[in-house]
Formats: sequence, structure tokens, C-alpha cells
Amino acid sequence: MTARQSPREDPVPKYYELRQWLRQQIDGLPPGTPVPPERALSEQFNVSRTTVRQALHDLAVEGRIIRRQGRGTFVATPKVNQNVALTSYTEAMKAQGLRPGSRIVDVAITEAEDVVASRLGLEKNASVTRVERVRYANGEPMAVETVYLDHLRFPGIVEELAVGTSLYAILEERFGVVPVEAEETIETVLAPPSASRLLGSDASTPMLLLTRSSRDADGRPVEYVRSLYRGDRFRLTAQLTREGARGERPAGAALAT
Amino acid sequence: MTARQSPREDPVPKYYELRQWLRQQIDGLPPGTPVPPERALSEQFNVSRTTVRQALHDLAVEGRIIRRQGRGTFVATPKVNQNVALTSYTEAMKAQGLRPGSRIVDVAITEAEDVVASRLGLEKNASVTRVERVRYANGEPMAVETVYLDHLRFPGIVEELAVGTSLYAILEERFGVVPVEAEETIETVLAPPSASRLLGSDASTPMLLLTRSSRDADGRPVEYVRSLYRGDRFRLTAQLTREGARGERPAGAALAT
DNA sequence: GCTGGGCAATGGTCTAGACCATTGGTCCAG
DNA sequence: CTGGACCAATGGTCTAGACCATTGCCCAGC
Repeated sequence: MTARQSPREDPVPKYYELRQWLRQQIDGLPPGTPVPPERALSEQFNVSRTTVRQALHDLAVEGRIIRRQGRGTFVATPKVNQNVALTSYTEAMKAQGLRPGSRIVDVAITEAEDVVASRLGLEKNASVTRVERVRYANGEPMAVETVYLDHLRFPGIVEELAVGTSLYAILEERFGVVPVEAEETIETVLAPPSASRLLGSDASTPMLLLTRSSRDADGRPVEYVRSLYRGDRFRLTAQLTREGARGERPAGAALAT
Repeated sequence: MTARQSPREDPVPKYYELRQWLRQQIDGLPPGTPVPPERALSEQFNVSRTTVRQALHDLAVEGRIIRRQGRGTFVATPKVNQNVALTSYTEAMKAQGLRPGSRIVDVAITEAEDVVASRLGLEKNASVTRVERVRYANGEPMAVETVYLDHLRFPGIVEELAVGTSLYAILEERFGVVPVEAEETIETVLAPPSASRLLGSDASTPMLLLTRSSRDADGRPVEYVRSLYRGDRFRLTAQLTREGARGERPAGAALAT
């Protein structure tokens, strides 16, 4: 398998060719179908194992295969959808026939890092409550979510969460606070090892980092949330309706709930 | 530099440590600052070049550095923001002090692939107009966008585009069609070599794939758009306001234009 | 002064291999 | 029957190196 000279004189790397071949083979196969091991592919195509690994890594990044040390490589299950508005993780999973779940893995009162302080309108090193949880679908970890709240404004969160109360129920029932608007950002990042371990993916796997800064009816910051979604397992969706003035593209929008 | 045993017995790969060290060194440096070459880092840290490459690749994926064959490695410029509603690429870039641009690189009448036909409500292999263009900010390629339209319903698009008319102006003025609602998806993919070449990144660089299927006031499909944004250069944003019923999270939304 | 060629420096692709960590199955002993 | 040890198979990390493609600089020739 040599780097091929295409009619346009652009060489195609071996690993890319192998990637495409493999993609062709696995598309349409049921999730869980075994993919040949690295060493077998290396022999079959007479390329080094490194070349095979590159191709497999890329397919894993795209969520087409799942690689498990000691076990092998398998066709992955399709990506699941998550509405950008994040109406409800639970509802979104249920709508796709998946069993949602979550587990709080860390709750702490800590000092706010710069970006957290900034987003919550606090002084540097102000005291914040940090809640970290893992989101599951059918028992499979899908996202790590970290919520930051002003500890002075919302005391006692930790204790309430310990008895299983929903965070937003706490905010509304105990503090009379409802988030009414938010800014969100979406970008690709790589998982730090801590999140990798929680999510069962490796440190070079791109994630979708979704951040949200929400405010209440008085315009005061309520929470700052960082959610790390597995890029190989998630697709975000949005429904838009036209509202605004003519533009280059459909302009303005209202998200359906 | 050995894989270190942390207090929790979790080994940290060398390449990850090097990645973090480099990240610490470059954070805050002005864009364009040279980063030491691979071979220098390999000597300095007494690790193989492959280990260095892995660390550098990861930093490039995250958009922290830019690697140029024959030239070297440099601190990258910060990610730019693109509103999810895609109100206007032009406006979004201008709002960030960037000079927007675009170039149509391919226009064709072609047969619809399955997904395109499905999205446009057409028969398999129906005739569609495909418009492919590259989006720039300050002359730097940022995204590749492919628009598909029903050729029977919207004939003559190719000729109109040849004289520089905006696609949406054509739809409205010639066909009386205005997209009023849309579904969008956002996910991470890897750039195919064709897009890599257009965007100046490599085939293992994650991209943000944003798809949009829009419909007119009669509910008929108007266009199907696939936009590949460089994951190392883009962050998507959304402004949400509360509309809906109580949920686990802020529910429903209206996007600002 | 300008242009083209040569060369060094750089990142990109690839080979070959060693060793490690994890997993699951099999076999044996209690 | 159950649990533990062993082993093969698998993916993960890493070394060492070769060769290629690209880039920019310097020098020589016109």
C-alpha cells in the first residue's frame, strides 16, 4: 500500500487509504461487530502497525469504532443527539430509547479560578460550590459535567445534593432562583486524563466542550457549567425558526422546547 | 521523562506530560511565537520524536499551536466565535474585528446522494445543485461549506452565482422562497483530504461539522447545508432565553439574532 | 539587482520492533 | 463448584531511525 499519486498529483497517505477502506467495510455493520486486530491488518495490508494504528485512531475519533485494550476493536453504536438548548439530558436520551442516568462524582466548596469567577461575577478566589457528575446512556458514560455556583449566594447545596435533590429544584425551591437566559459556547477540546478515565476514552480523543453561563430574571449570574461530551458519541442538534431581518442566511431563531 | 506513578496509581503518559508542559509555556504568548522544533524538544526532554509529535499534534488539535511543514511550529491565534444560528458569517467575523471573505470553489449539477435526497425530500439520484465554498477570516481559510438545492425547483442557480449574486438573494428574488425554519446538527468529524487541503490542516484534525436542513413557510425543504469548520479555530456560541416548562435545566430557548 | 539552484531546517509519513497494561479464557487445586 | 494463576491476544506507549516534502535563506551567475 503505497502513497498513491492521484490524477491531481496529490498523494494520499497510506493511513488515510486504510481508514477509508475500513470505513467502507464497517459502515452498516451492527454495533459490536469485531474489527480485525491491528496486527492482522498490518499483515493483511503489508503496512506497519503504526500506520494501522493511525487509521484506527481516526475512525475511533469519529465514533465509528471503539477500541478496547485487551479486548479488541469493534464497530461502535451510532452517535446520540443532544439538543443545544439542553432542554433535558434525561428527556433527550429517553426520546432516543436510551436509559439516562447520572452520578455525582465530586462535590466541593473551592476557590474560583479566574474564568469561573469571571463567569459568576465574583472576585478572584471567591468561594464557589463545584458539582461534578457523569452522565450515562444505557450505563455507558457519555459526558462529564461540572457546575459552579456562588457559595455565598447558594449555601447548603452540598447537603441538599447529598439527599438526592435535583440541583435546579434546590435553586428554585430554596432560593427562589430560576435561570432565564444563558450564553453557551461549543468547541472541540481534548479530554484531560481525569475525564478520559471517567468516560472511558483516551487523552487524544476530541470532546465537545459545551459551556453555559446562565442568569436569573434580575440578570445576575446563576451558574457556570462546563460539560464535556464525547465527540465520538455525541451530536448536538438545534431547531431554529425565523424571526429576524433578512441576512445572508436564515436569520434569528427560536429554539423549540 | 518516564510515565509517572501518581498518588492514585494512574500512570500519566510521557506525551501528555510534555503536552501540559508545552501548554504552560505557550499560554499567553503572542500568536506567531515560535515553538521549539520537534528534534530540539526530543533532545531536551530525552524522549523520542514520536512522543514529541504526539504532544504537538494534540496541542494543534486544540488550536493552541499551528504546525507548518518546512517552517516550524508557532503559537496559534485564539479561536473565533460563530453563532449557532449562523446569523451571518460575515457579521460574526466583523464583530470580532476580522475581515470576512468567501470563495466559491465548485458549482455543479449532480445526482443526490442518499442523505442529500432524503434531506431535500427528493428521490434517490435526483438532480441537485451543489455549491461549495471556502470561508475566510483575514484571508485564512476557516470553513468549507457545501449547499445542496433541488435543481428542478431552483433552476439557473449556477448562472446567477457566476455573476456574483448571493444565494439567498436569488432564492428570494427569483423564486420567492425564504427559509423560515431549520434543523441543525453539530458534531466532530475529521477532515477529508479535500477539505484539509482547502483549509490548510491535516487529515487527522477534528472539525466541527454543522449541518442544516431548512424549510420554507409551506414546510417544503429549501436547502441542505454541510459546513466544515476547523475545530482548532472555531467556537460556536448561542444565546438562549427561557420560554418553556420547568425541566432539569433551563428549558426552551430563543436565539438572539 | 534579480533570479535560480542548492542546502539546511522543519514537519510528515512510514518501518521495525520492544515492552507494558488489560482482558478473558482455560486449567488446576482446594 | 469456585477461585486463583497462567497465558495468549489485544490495544497502548515508546524508541530509533529512514526517507520524503516543504520552506526559506544564501550564494552564484547573468
